[in-house]
Amino acid sequence: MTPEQFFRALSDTTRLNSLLLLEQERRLCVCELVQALGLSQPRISRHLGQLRDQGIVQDERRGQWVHYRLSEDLPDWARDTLRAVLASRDLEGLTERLAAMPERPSLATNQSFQRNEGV
Amino acid sequence: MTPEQFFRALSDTTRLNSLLLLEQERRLCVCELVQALGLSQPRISRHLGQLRDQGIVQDERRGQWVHYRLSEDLPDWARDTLRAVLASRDLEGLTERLAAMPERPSLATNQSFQRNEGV
DNA sequence: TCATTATATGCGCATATCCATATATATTGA
DNA sequence: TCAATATATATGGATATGCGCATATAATGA
Repeated sequence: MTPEQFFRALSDTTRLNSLLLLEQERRLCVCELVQALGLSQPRISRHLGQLRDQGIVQDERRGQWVHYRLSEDLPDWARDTLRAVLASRDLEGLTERLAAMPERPSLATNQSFQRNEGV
Repeated sequence: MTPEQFFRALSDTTRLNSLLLLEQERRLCVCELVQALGLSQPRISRHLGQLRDQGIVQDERRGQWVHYRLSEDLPDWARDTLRAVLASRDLEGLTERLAAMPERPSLATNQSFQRNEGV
């Protein structure tokens, strides 16, 4: 992954916010990002697909959910860049909408997301 | 200047290399960047104009030359990003072509670039 | 004023990017 | 197998981007 590719990824608000949220929350599924960013599911999915194809994020299916996280082998300059932006950007609103979700697939343990029907 | 704007600027090789060279050399005129990058003058000029309009670089005319440098009020995260990339990117070739220039307007003192005809 | 050098801009074209909408695929539980 | 939920993809259209080429503008020195 070249710096040019990485920076192009960061030049779109949907992708940048997604990456910052992943940096902050460690991992999120698609529906959590849809909720936090308030954007359509295809739009989020497509951008995540781009980031995956470029090796910027990794995905992992867990049941019906697909969890995304920052790629483990992001070069240092890329990690540093995300950290620097996160430090100077206010994600309050996004984080609040995320916290408002009654069920958070990315937080569920193996047990808890088997017994969700009672809610 | 938003992070998105800044990263979009960095997503083009011509602009990224220009900014890295400016970070490294402190200041350069258009013809020096043309020489170092081996690209056409209109192409360089156009990209520098974009960077100027976005507040990423500043320009200053000195006689027939226009010198560019990184904007003094780049936010920290932007400066840090450029430093991080510069640290992990090899500008050898570009720097060599720059050093090969017989006259370097950006290095000239007020006296020396008045007596250039003898060369 | 004229030629030269340096820099900026106008223009047209090819391609990339992003989106909304509709639809396809995958997983789960009944 | 069927319905519901989660995710991915196909398609078409609007806009943005980057380029080469030609030309305009600015400064210098004679």
